[in-house]
Amino acid sequence: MSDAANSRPTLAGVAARAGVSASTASLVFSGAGPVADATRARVLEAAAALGYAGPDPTARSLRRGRTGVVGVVTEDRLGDAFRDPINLALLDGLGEELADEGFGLLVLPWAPDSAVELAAVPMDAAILLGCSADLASSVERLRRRRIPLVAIEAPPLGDVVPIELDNADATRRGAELLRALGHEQIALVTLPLDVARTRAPLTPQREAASTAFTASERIRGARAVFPDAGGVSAGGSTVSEGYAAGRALLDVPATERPTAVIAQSDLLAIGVIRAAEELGIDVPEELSVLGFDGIRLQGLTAHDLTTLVQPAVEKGRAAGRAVREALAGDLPAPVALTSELRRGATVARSPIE
Amino acid sequence: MSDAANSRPTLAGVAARAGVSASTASLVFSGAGPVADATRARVLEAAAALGYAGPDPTARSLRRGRTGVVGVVTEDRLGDAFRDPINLALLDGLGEELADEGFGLLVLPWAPDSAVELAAVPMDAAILLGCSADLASSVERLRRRRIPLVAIEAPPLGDVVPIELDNADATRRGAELLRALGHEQIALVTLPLDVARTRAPLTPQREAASTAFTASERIRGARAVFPDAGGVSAGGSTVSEGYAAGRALLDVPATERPTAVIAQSDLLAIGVIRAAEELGIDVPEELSVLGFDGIRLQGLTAHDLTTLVQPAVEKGRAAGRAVREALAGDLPAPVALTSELRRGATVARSPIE
DNA sequence: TTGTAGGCGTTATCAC
DNA sequence: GTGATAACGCCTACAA
Repeated sequence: MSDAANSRPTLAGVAARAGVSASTASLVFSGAGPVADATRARVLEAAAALGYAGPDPTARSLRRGRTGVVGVVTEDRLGDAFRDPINLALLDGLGEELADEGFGLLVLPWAPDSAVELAAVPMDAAILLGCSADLASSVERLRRRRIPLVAIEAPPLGDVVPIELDNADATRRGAELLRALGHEQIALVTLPLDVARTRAPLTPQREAASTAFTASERIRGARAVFPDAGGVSAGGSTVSEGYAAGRALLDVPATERPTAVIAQSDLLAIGVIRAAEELGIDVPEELSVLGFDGIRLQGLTAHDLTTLVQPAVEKGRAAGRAVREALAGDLPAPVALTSELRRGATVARSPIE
Repeated sequence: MSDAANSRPTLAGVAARAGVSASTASLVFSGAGPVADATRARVLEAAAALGYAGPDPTARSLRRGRTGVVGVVTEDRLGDAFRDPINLALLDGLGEELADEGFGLLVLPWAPDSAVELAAVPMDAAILLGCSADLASSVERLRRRRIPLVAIEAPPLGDVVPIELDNADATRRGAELLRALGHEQIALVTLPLDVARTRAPLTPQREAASTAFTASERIRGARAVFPDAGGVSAGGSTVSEGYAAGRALLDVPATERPTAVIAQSDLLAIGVIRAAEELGIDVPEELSVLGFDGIRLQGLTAHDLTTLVQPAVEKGRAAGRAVREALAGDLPAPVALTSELRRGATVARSPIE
């Protein structure tokens, strides 16, 4: 116990103790290449004696050029990112394609003043999750790293594999249903329009300044049918934000009230419905409510929501697959997924003939 | 553009192009050490010309001995880990102490046949999150890596910083409340007892074989007051599992029915209440239900649950702090957190005099 | 089947 | 202020 007995044991140390070369010891641990049983035994014995836990992951990563880690960049705070059930479904998909295949998922909450420089994070690839335009400069630096980048529902970005959802078109189809049912007074309850997540009435200025791609797309789809629809942007995709938005929109004289609300998520829709109930407004007889996502929420007395069901798990799978393809040296094809209008029980003919 | 113009640019390449030594170029990017403005400019210019994105994170990690990544090991599937609101709160705490401080969180779902060898993952420290005894061998290998390990609600493990919760004692206090209210027929609805997550009646054998620390502790606390209490183990901490357990326990002749249920999570409790409602059993008049966690669930018509409120966010903060202390070279002190009984409206005097 | 040599890309240390 | 040198710990040709 003369030399460095207390510092972390290394492959070289193990090899020395076993009376073998480092390369041979390496073979024992990597399993790549033939090693005589006796030799292997000696090496393992030496490793055990030294308390060697196997090759250092960082050194191995450097040498192999792979870390086994895939980054998932989100603009939410850590906990909030997963409070939205749609992201949980997405995670399920990512899990199937990445975690189950041995990749670790590195969650990277990003904020404008974030402490993490994305380009300095050790990872083999990154998935951009609902990222606003604010991320642009960070993404630019990430791209220079030349690691595969996959963006879920993001504006087209050079050299980034897009996983798209038909946000505009799906919303348009939902809006058309409402129009077909005679609705003319429509209000939108949108996802946050910017990182500030301000809850406030929609204005042309605010919409124009929006950096949130998905929200803007869904607005665009709604406007294709109801060009003049007003509404409010919520401060998040939550029931309570939907409730607040609902109060703001519905707690007005009946004549000024919309006959239908297009909410940009199911959670928002549920909040709106709750606000309506509280105000004594019947859904769907007096107010139609359309959601988006098609989630089933833990413990939520399922209003049978009329909504646009998006393939959230598949979104995750597609992103995961794209990462693996890129890592395998292939060029992943862009993916475009579509949502489906599900007729629930929260939309009916307009009460105004 | 003669030499390796297409391979990834490196610090050496940048230095060469700028006519500086690699060490000087390094200083420009690390900011550690004085560099003449002119030199710095030349280096940055060369970097821009070459499309150099900054020092390679893996190489830097190897050299510095730090990756900036903290692993979070969970035994749930990826999405499921965050379906439990208690884990979301915990993530909030971790976010404050780690993500906000520049650490990336590497989520590592672990399963007995998992594709990831924990000891081979590049990370500076790991947090074990609700880990059963099944993890033992993996943890043992992790420990050999000599990286700081923090375990949240785990059985005592040598050399691992424990973040404990008073699971047994808190449950005992809840049970005592029930006893004080005259209850004698008690049923437990527990968290899963093993990785298989079998939903089944409790038996001494199954309890003895349990590898789930938190579940076992909470059972122990309940038994301290009601030594003979039976019950069922759920297949997860979800409303639907609670519902299923509730049906199993309550859909029996009234005389055989428990007058109170001790559920090991709020989600389970809510499920039980739902089952009771469906069976026409009034809560709390005919059935008292006690939960655990003290969560507020997105969109859930808050039954004002009587429950044990645990400091979940603080649990995350404590774990994050412990990691940072350990990484700073200090020896983090064990943390023991306590829960508080909140009298809601789901517990009342026993209907049986 | 085993050993030798070289390098993955960076940074710490110490001279100059 | 700047540069040479030496690791960090490992893996992979290739040679023996």
